[in-house]
Amino acid sequence: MSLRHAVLGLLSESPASGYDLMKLFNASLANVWPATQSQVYGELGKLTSAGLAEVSAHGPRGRKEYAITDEGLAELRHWLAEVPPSGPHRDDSLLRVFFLGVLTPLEARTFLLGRAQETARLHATYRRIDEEAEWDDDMISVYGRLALEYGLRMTAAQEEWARWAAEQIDSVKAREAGNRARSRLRNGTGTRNGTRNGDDLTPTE
Amino acid sequence: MSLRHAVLGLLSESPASGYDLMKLFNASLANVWPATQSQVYGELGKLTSAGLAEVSAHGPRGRKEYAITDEGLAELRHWLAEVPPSGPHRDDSLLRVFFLGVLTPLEARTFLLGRAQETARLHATYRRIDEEAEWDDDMISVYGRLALEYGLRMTAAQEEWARWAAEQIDSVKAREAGNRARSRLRNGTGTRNGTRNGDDLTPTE
DNA sequence: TGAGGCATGTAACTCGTTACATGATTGT
DNA sequence: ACAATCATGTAACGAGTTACATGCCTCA
Repeated sequence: MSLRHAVLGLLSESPASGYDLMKLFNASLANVWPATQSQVYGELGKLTSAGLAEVSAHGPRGRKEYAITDEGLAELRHWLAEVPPSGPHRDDSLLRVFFLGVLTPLEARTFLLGRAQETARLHATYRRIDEEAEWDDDMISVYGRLALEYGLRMTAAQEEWARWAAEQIDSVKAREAGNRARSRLRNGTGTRNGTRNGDDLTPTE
Repeated sequence: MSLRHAVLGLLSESPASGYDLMKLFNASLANVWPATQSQVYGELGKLTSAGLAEVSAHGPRGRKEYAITDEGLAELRHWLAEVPPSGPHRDDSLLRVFFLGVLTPLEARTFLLGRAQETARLHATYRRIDEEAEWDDDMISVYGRLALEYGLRMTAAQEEWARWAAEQIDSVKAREAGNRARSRLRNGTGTRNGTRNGDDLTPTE
């Protein structure tokens, strides 16, 4: 349940209304922990009931400004320092890779090159942000920079992987063409063996 | 809604019961698209109603073996080749990085080194799998290998990043110590400026 | 005076998690 | 006979998404 901690984290920087928080989510956490308006308002309510945040001011248009409480800050620190983060989960693109065998090699190759392009696009956007931002020495700048660098490195590695993977398909296509030719000489039928193997990729968590 | 496609993908390799599918999920997709038993049984029901899968055989203990239909295979191909994959979403560890400022630099550094260790552990597990598997030229081996290589590259990059990030904190700590010293000479008080900046990291999707 | 932005909330739905419940078969 | 494994399902809950509903300010 990390939406809670995302909200607490933002509130730890400064008090904010639900509306403000939505802007912050869209501006700074969109790629890391997206949230919808109804989630944010709901969470603010729960946070208040739990004593982790409180209404610190009332404004125009029914605006309610929330501030983190001492208890909330303690919870945030506890989460950061003592709760083990959960590993990576659910990668749509990678899931597809497992089943690329149902496509033709050409289609599979196209898919992978599409991935390469998409990650390259993302990488470029991150680089632009990096160049345009003025990085200070304050905490937000330091840690924001760290997160951005993570994005830069991951997108770079993903693009490289996707290009490499596309090449692998080419070389397998070539090898298979060879096998088919040799196979015809021996059997008269094409390659079609039912050997099962590999496929697993699990560190038994 | 990719659970559907994960199930279709597994069924495309061979018919299976819900029980079999659970084993496959745990064995080969645990790190990519985990699923629970109740989800799998539920999805098999929906898939059957939708005509994308069908019960192909009945066994002992009420076993029902499901097979993918032509329509299901078409849907799988369509998803693979034509539906654009959604970008990366919700990274617990990275979310924490944004808020590391509420911890002491030492605690933050400890967190990052912990991440480095954890990704290194995962990397080692993947490498072991890679070495122990016998990779053939069949589709499952080829694409399984691709996915594994992805895991290897990502964990490697993550570990490098985490170590780099930990170092950054050290160098900022040093710089800050300097600033504090200089600051004392000028003001008499410690550093405490409210400048907001950076923090954003969003390619306006 | 009207458009655009500020501001909060609810309802209905899907997806995912945990726990419970039950029973049949197989091998020792 | 009894333990392990095969095998299927349901219920309750929490998290996330989409759409709707409403109204107040401010500035041009």
